[in-house]
Amino acid sequence: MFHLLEKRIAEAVSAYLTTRYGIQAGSAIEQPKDSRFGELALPAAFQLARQLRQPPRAIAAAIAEGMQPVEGVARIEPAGNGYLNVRLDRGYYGRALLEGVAGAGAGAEADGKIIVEHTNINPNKAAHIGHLRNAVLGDTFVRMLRARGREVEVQNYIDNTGVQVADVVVGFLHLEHKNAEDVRRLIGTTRFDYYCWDLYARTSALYKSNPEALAWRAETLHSIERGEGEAAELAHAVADAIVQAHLATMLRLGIVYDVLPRESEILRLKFWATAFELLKQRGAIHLETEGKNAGCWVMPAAAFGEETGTEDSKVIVRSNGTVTYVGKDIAYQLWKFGLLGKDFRYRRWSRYPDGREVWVSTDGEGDPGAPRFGAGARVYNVIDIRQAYLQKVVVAGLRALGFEEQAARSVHFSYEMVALSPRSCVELGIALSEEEKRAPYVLVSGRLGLGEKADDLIDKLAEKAAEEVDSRHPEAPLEERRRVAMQIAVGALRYFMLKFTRNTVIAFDFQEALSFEGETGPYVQYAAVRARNILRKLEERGGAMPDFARALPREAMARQLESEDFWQLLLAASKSGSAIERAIASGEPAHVAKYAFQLAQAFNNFYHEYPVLAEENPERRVFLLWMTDYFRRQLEDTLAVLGIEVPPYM
RNA sequence: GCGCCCGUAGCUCAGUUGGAUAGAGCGUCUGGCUACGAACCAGAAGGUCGCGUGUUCGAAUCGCGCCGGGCGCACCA
Repeated sequence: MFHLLEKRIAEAVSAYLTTRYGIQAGSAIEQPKDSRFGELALPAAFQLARQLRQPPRAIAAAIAEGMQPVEGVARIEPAGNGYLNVRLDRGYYGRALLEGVAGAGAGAEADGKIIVEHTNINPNKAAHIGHLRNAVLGDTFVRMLRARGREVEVQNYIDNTGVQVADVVVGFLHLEHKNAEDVRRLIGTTRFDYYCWDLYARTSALYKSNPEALAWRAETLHSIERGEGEAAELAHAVADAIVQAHLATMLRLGIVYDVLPRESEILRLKFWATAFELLKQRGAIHLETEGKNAGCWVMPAAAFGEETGTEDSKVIVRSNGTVTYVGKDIAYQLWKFGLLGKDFRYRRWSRYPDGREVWVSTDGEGDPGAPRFGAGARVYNVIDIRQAYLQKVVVAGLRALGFEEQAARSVHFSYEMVALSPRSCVELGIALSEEEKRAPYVLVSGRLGLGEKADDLIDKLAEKAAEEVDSRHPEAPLEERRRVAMQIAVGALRYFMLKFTRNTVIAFDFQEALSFEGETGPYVQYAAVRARNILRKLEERGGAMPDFARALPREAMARQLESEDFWQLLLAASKSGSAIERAIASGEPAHVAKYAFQLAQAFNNFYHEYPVLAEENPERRVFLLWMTDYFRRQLEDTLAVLGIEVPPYM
């Protein structure tokens, strides 16, 4: 509703400026910090002052004087040294909220399917907290887009033929002397992703102490690429099992996918071969004949040098004929926009508890019942910021092929890394140098097997939440308490990953991440639970929810909203749509998290100040109940966008 | 060396893309539980927005120059 009025006012003012001054001015609109300045403010007069050669204050006064009334607006008045302050019609506004005018989806634009690619973890070991940031950011962004009516497809790219998978295969073959049969048994009997976590670290250590072992890696990679031999069979088994583990981990956080495009199919279904031809034909790449890159197909630095500050061209095809990551990613990006003229074949990978299905690419027979994937109008790639250079090369590839528009709609949704606070390193038993102990954060390497696994963190959170729940509700059934604890754990974790803006390095700290007080997910969940409790108590005491539409006519609404307190609370609660749209535009899920927190703060304030059920004045009591119910809905909806559930009790 | 990012309260971070008196959480101190369960609320202390300079009605925000920190710049992904 707020979003709607914001637009309506901006348009009205803009139209007025055009008719009166003949000036096409897209008029900015903002929300004043101080509520005394009204609900909205326009700095339009400042922008016009120079052109009109008049003081801003005089222009503002003239606009306020001359404008026709706008529906839903009580008045527009000049203020300060040239602001136009807008005061909304409170009765109108309250009624509009009550009647549910302009609910969900009001912000939708018909801009076609949006593809969001996230998670993309190498399928060779357990997920860690860095991966969690990627998945939570991506999943939340998807929820934001869907909440505002956009069509979204979620892809999780699986690099099942890469070096990292090969390294684990080398570990099984040469360190543990296991065959495919042995590994299959391990998959069924162990925590396989954890097993591989350690094995990967051991293989990495082996390369360091015995560099000649790198030959095994090369051999394994070739076998995987040809799709033949024991190594290939092993790689397949490892990657599939790990993908399954990753999906299970992510499902604990409510994160799901539509489709898993795999690198093996990029190769076998000739996606790369097709892209390669296209790149050659359009002269985007050329064969280098001399220098250090002799024998390689390269993209010249002219295509991307200005943006990246590099002078070297980028190798796309190695001198041994194999393709680099960038090459494969260009093929993948082309497919995402429907520009490759090819499609994967698909089969069902698994079904989620709610019935939704995940599909996976296959080079075998495809399922004719598969949905249509790819061919998006806009693409977001959730990838950490260290890959900015490579992502720019990929986009430059699209541009070099003549796909300017698609290049402009391919967004690197980047985020900074998750490091560990020195204190957390100590807790994990990671040895630190004196210098590292004093640093604000320490980067740890998955290659060395260091860091915190995603599932371990979720378990720690759930355990701590369980203690809290047990102490508060010892009478509740155990199974239910565990479920509530998990909801709280997920709330804490998702909120923690979202409260930082994308380009802030997170110095992960257990004490902070395990906190359930202050600016945390559980704080917001608690507010929603409290709102529900009031309504539940009402029923327990034999009361029924009033018919608000009948009991709160516009005059009653206006009367109650004369209270500045109520008005500000309602206003804050009604801005979710506006907050989500802003967050989409700026690409910052953190803004939604902040909004949810502010909403919870506002409600907690209300909760303490106004005992709803004890209110004696009938009209006011109905109003307070309506406010409670409205807050409840807004809190629940906003939390849902963050992927956080509201527990039945806390 | 080149490119990108960051520097805001003791600590961890926001700051609606140039607006009105710079905000939260944690920590510290003070006060508040007969239940709409305190995973909460109220209050206090705490700031030269790294430094300098420019742009203009107006700068934490934009430009330039320093200082400090991080990350990239592979025939790895």
